[in-house]
Amino acid sequence: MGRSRLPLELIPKEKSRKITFQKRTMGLKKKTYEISTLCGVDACVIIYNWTSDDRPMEPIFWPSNPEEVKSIINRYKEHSKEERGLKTLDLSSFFEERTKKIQKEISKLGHQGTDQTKYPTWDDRLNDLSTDQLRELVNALGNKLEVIKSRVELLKMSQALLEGPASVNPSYPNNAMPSTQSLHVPYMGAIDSMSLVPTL
Amino acid sequence: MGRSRLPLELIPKEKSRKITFQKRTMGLKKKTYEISTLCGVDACVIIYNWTSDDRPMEPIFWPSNPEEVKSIINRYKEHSKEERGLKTLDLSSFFEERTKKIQKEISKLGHQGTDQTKYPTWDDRLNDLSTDQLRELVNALGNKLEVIKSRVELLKMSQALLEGPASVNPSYPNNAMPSTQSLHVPYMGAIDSMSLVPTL
DNA sequence: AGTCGCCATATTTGGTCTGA
DNA sequence: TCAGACCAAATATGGCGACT
Repeated sequence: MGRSRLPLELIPKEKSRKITFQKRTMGLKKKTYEISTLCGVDACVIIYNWTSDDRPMEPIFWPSNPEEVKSIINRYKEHSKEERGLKTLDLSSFFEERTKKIQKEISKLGHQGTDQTKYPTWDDRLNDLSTDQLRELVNALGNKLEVIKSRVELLKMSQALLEGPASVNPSYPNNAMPSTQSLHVPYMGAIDSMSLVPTL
Repeated sequence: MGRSRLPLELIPKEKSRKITFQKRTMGLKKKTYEISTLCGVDACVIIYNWTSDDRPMEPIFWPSNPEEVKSIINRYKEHSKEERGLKTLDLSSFFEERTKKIQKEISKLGHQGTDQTKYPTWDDRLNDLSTDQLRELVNALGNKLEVIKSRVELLKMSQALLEGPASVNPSYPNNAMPSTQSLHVPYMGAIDSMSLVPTL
């Protein structure tokens, strides 16, 4: 009885784990409250639990006012942003480099697509879209890619029909368009593999 | 001696406060670590201290990896955002309706793109991407669209060259591909107007 | 299943002491 | 002064049982 020594690993029994979670959640919130009042500092905790069927749940947090939490995490983000800028490579420059590479790929096609001003590599408006809007947009873009792909297929077919069995695109003799992989787009692999954007 | 009862208010003595802060910060981090491992949940703490001269200091946080912290606070933000949007229209049903519409549009093309199983309209993995990852992905998709567009241009040109001045695509006599607009993709207008995805 | 209390013990931590 | 180490009171919290 009393209390056995706790091994620091996932509590196996679902039930005990749940109870422990509740108790410790309370404790954690209390501690956070205490340090913030005793020491006059800003602090917050965020805890994510999972329902039994493994789907995400509402976050639990302190302070109870979401606005306060947001203000603190915003400060955190700002800070980490500054940090990163000092370090080696921040996101924007990462993008710049990546898109430069892409632009190069495009210019290899030898077309008008190389006009930098006409096709900006990044639009700040993207920063203002909500996460949901972004998801939606990704999905939409994926769908649009499908449509375009259909059209390319059509064109290839009719062209092949006219040209005979020769390769369709002189710029890409083996019919190997610059693939997603060659563009080095992070996370793109996942998207490709789920055939949202089937390879051309 | 021993320990006097602690009044839950700002500790007046600078020195004691500092000591207490250090001790309790350690405790808080430890507790956070414990709840996350014992219960298998994601959790983070962020604490902001102030230097003696009232200027902000580096945040103290757990997990020690800033990326993990970011991922958790991103999820937090997403959630609070969803909350707000939940009011009138359920998101998923909204998506369903939209993608259904798109599928209809695609099927109008009368091509192989209508294979539902081959081209899923929504992949749940999108739900797990952070906001930054989503932005990146949108940008990447936009760029990929450009590349593809270039290729379409190329094909159109070569085809037109072979066929003469006649319309390029028999399916679309006036050379009017289904535009973004006709797909009724929300926010797509903004993207188009910023010529990230110039009209075909 | 979920919640509450209880209680024995584990842990935390304010204050103090000690040694550079 | 500035860390640590130490100590004992104060807390936190596993496990259990009763109740719902």
